[in-house]
Amino acid sequence: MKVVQPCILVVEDEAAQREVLSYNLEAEGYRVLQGESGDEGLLLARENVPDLIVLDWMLPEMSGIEVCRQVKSDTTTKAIPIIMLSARSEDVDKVRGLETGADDYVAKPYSVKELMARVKAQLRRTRPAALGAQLDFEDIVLNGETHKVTRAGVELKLGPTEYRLLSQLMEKPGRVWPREQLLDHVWGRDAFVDTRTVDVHVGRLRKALTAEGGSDPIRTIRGTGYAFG
Amino acid sequence: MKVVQPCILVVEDEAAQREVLSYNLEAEGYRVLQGESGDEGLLLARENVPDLIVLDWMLPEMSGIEVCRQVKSDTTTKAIPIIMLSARSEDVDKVRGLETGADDYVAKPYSVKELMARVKAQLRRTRPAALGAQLDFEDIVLNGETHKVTRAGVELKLGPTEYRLLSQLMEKPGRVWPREQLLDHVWGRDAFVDTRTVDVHVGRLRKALTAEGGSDPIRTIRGTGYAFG
DNA sequence: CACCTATGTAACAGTTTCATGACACGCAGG
DNA sequence: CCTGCGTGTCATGAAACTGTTACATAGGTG
Repeated sequence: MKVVQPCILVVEDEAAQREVLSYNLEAEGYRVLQGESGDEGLLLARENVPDLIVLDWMLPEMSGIEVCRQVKSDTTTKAIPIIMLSARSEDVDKVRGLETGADDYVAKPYSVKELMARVKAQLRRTRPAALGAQLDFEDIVLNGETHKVTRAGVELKLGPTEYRLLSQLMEKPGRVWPREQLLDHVWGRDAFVDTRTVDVHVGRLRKALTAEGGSDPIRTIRGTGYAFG
Repeated sequence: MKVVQPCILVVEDEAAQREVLSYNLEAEGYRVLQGESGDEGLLLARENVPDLIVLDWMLPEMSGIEVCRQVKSDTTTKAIPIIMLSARSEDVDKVRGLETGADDYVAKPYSVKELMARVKAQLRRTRPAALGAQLDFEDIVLNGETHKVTRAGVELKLGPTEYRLLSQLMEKPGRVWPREQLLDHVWGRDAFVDTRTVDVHVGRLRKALTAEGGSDPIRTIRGTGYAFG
């Protein structure tokens, strides 16, 4: 399966709960990773860098709070939004007070609908295009709903990979993306592809973006990767 | 089958009022969701993406105005029409002045007929086919009442599945529909059918649409699905 | 300037995805 | 029972896409 859809890591020790969560998230069209313990969760987070983590507060060995701290203190994972599940509603405030850095909190027992809504809310911040938003940069417009890309009003023809690549780049204009990270996000963590492939696709994307005129909006960061704008 | 009737979200804290509204809306053939508070309303809106929201201005915690703002600032829900109910008629102007982005305003006490009329008016803009109206795209006309499809005045022969598929595609021209979503909406969520079947029916639909001449209005989005227009 | 490395780019071959026609099955009407 | 229609699946060929490689260029360093 391709990497278009957001990837969510669920860390929860109770198998039943984990299954329910995963089932519902998959029904929403997300890719789901499951972790049974804090250790495993951390590992999966670092390994896969998912788009979001749903994290149970109560975990057998390492507490969810500790997992949260570690995720948030690691450069490669600190940007991942975390939604914490706390056992009782009165704990929500307590947990929130701990300044763990989690981005949202949901009290058990939670309504699945509510949790799904919050998941979507978080992703909307970080992966707008994946949820159908429109990205603009100067005269370049990427519409996540129609998958059309136009420049100065002219529709451009992009292959699937070029589209995903542009979408990724435009989500954070100006940000520098190392080749490795682009591979992770655009190709998927499990793809074993040469990093030079990124160059080739950036080249193709550049050609497509400038085919109808206009300057090249992609900067090359020598020795590192690329940036948009 | 899932002839998807329009779904309306009612956000109103007073149970009695909510019931009256729901009763009348259901009598009109709409599916109704009820929210008792601003919070719940927002969640329901984000989760279900209804076709319209009837929103009370005065809500206990989060005001209707705030709900409206949040709905309108959220990419996935911003397109949903909102009808605001304000307590007194002199407030209508005030609320309108606040530029909340609501699409219509009704003063309490309102006549049920009036509200129903306004609901229908809003839906006519966004869900024409479900109301039995007709969908137009260039020279293609789909009549929701007679279930007849014509192109350049010539009636086309479509099977039931092709009709539903076209109806779904035409309701949001330009929007990309992943195969999975088309299966959900056209075949029904519980249908167990191969995703490739979508291809075959799109092919049949294309053949029918171009049988009498004219260009193919369906775009193939490689690796994803299809879009109309 | 000479040299070395990183990047741009074109060409190519392999793979994936899609369009299409064939076919079998289930069902309703005759 | 036969017949016609609508549907889902499959096989096939065509077209699009992708990753790699090889070579040309540009950037940086001493």
